[in-house]
Amino acid sequence: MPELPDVEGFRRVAKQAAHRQVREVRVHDAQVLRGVGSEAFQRTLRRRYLAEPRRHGKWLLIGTAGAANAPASPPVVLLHFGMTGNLQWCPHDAELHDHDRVVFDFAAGELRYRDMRKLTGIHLAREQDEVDDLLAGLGPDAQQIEAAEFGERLTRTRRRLKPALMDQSVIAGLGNICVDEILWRARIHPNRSTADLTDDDLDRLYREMRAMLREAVRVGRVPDGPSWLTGHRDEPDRRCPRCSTALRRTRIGGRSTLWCPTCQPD
DNA sequence: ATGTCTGTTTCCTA
DNA sequence: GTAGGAAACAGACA
Repeated sequence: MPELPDVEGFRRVAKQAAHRQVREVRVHDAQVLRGVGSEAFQRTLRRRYLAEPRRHGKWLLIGTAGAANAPASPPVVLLHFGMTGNLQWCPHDAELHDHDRVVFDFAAGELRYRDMRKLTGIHLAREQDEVDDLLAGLGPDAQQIEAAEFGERLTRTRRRLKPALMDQSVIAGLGNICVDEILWRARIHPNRSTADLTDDDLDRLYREMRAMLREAVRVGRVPDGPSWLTGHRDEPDRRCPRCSTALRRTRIGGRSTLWCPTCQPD
């Protein structure tokens, strides 16, 4: 699930905890902690205040601030949600979910990192350099990138369009669902070569990406209403919301891909 | 029961 | 360089 719009939704969840003091951190499954042990993670965060959460691509970054003798560069929590992760703001008496892996406890409530499959997890950066290292491989955020750079980065390498759009080092934030939606709206076949894209193709791609993200971010996920391709993904008789052609489902770049053979000619 | 599928990422080989 | 497969993981489904 979690692509840019979902993580943007999690960012709003995390805002509930901003400027609050961590009373304690409960680690129910240390496996999701990456590159840091339970003890160190808990010790580092206990009694610190969380900052306003930020997002880059599919990463959620939560800075911290200490009350006194704050280090010049305070620790930052970096969360990735893999395929099934999410963030919940719960009252203390809400029953613990089977997949609640880490719980941040505040006087006002709890922030819970919930994830069924533990494909990715939570990192702790002790200083800004470590944040930079973790995000070093990412391209510009899909919501921030400007048209010129979008075109330049996308066409920098010659490859199939869909895997290029999903490549986090090219642009950060788009996943399988977002990309299918963008390509369908821009009327471009997912298998087209980046090298063959016209300026007009690139212009449409950029504008449809922006429009799709704006709407999806508003609701905190890619909408699945009838006018969205996503809404028809799992229907038995999938038809294009625009032209009613039977949708095709194939595999591109190892990922399940939904597209309309009429709107998106090869 | 066994195999296949799934919104991610990374690592390996061709 | 890019493409393809496998792995990490857990569950649903045929």
